[in-house]
This record gives sequence, structure tokens and C-alpha cells, in this order.
Amino acid sequence: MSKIKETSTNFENKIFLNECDQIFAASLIAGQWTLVICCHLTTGKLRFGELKKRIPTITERMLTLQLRKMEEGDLVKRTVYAEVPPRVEYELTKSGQELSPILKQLGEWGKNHRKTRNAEKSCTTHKVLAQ
Amino acid sequence: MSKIKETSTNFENKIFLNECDQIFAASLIAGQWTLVICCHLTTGKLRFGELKKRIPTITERMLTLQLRKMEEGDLVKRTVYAEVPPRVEYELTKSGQELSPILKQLGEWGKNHRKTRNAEKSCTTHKVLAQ
DNA sequence: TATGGTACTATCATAGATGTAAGTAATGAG
DNA sequence: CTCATTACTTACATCTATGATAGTACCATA
Repeated sequence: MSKIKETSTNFENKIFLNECDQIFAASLIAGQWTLVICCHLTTGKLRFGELKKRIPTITERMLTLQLRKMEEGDLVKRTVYAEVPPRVEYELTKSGQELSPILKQLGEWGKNHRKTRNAEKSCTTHKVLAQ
Repeated sequence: MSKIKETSTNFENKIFLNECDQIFAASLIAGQWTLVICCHLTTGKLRFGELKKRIPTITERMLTLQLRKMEEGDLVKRTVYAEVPPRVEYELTKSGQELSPILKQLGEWGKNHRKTRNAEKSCTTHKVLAQ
């Protein structure tokens, strides 16, 4: 693989294309509740009401909106059973499952980064940080 | 490592703690321009004006705001030189650099996910999607 | 007929993110 | 003295995400 000049249009384009996919991916996990929902679904299918119970602070409206957005983004699959009272199950799609390890890494990074930050802050300013 | 009952509080807590770090990490890369800026800084230091040139569609205001947020989040380091006209350089911190490979993976996932989606859509609905 | 459970939907209100346009400090060049 | 340069800041407008609250369809059950 030959090295591309950093000033070439090609080089800029490569960066830009990469950005695009990253931004596309990031936008799919951007919602305030998306990762929480994702996390709860990693262990298997859950009904709407079960999700609501596990995420007590979410409103039904937001849960609906987020699940729809995630369905739209092909992260979750929604299965409706023609029963009364209604039963709807949500599960991660294949893509959703493939995202999990990356999110896990992101979480690891977050953990370390948070530690590093707090260490540096307390080292330089000797302040205790909330959270 | 013994298996934890899925119904135990401990199990729920483990999920929740993991969530926290992920959400913390996600919030740091959440800005509309954060990843774009990150991307351009992976190749080295850049001045404010250079970043602006490389991201023609960003306004000065947004560039400032995002950079400040990234500085606040310890993703970038800001160096001011006492010159006139002023010179300010931005570069990724160690944490910012460590985030790069994960973002790269995220981009890879995004690329594949986008492909899969389009393939499935065109397969079932035979529609051409405007991206 | 009245009630309950499930998974929503509709409406209104607010907070936060982003965009537009203009202005600023400092100083060297002319 | 005037102007250009750089990295901003300020004020205002708008757009999007989130929140609070109430209402709905369906039918089994009492």
C-alpha cells in the first residue's frame, strides 16, 4: 500500500468517507436512551412493558420513539402478536448484536477515560468531582 | 467466575454500571461535528483556521463550541501562542487518540450495516434509497 | 354493563443544540 | 492613521429532542 500525500484530494476524500460511516453509526446510537435499551436487549427478547419496568425513568412516549428509531435503523426487530391484550416483543437484529462488542469497548474506554480525567483533575486542582 | 442469576439485583447493577460508562463515552462523541473534528485531528495538530478550512460547512461559532466541549471532555488539547495575530493549535489528547481505533471500528460497522440494510431493503421492497 | 391490561398515540410545553450575522482585541504593515 | 489578520464572542432565531399528561383500541373477565 503506497502512502498517499496528505495534501491530495484523495487523502481528504478517504478521511471524509470514513467520517461518513462513523457519523452514520454514531447517529444510530445517539438517542438518550438508545444504549440503555440496547444493553437490556443484549440478554434477549423483551416486551414493551418489560423494558419499561427495567428502565423506570423512561416515559412510555420516549420508549416508543426510541424503539421506533432503532427499528428504523435496523438495530432492533419488533414482533407483534395478534393477541388481546396486545403483546409486542423487541430483540436486537444481527447488526444490533454485532454492535455490542464495539459498545463494550466504548464503555471500557469511557471507564478508563473517566478515571484518567479524575486522577488528573484531583492531581492538579485537588478538587473532588461530583460523579 | 460463577454465573449470576439474571433476576438478581447484582445482575441488573452490572448492566447499569456498564451502561453508565458507555453513555458517558457516547455523550463525549455526540456533537454533530465532534467526530469530524476528531477525524481531522488524527493526523496531527491543526490551527483553528486550518480546521475551518478542512470543514467548510461548519460555522466559526460551532467550531468554537465543539472544540470547547471536546477540550472540556479531555479529548483535545488547546495551545495558545502569545502572538499577534493569535495562533491556537488543537491536538488530540492521549485519551482522544485511544478513542480513534474504536471510532474506526464503529465506522467499519457502519459501513457494513449500511450495506446490509440497503441490500435487505432493495431485496424486499425493490426501492432505491436516497441514502 | 363495567373494569382491567397492554401498547401504544396525541397534544402541549420546554430545554438544548445548531444556525445567522455582526462585532471585538491586538498589532504589524502600509 | 487605516487596514488586514486571527480566533474568537455576542445576540438572536430556529430546529430538534425530550418531558408531562391524557386518551385510545381491543377483548376477556366479572
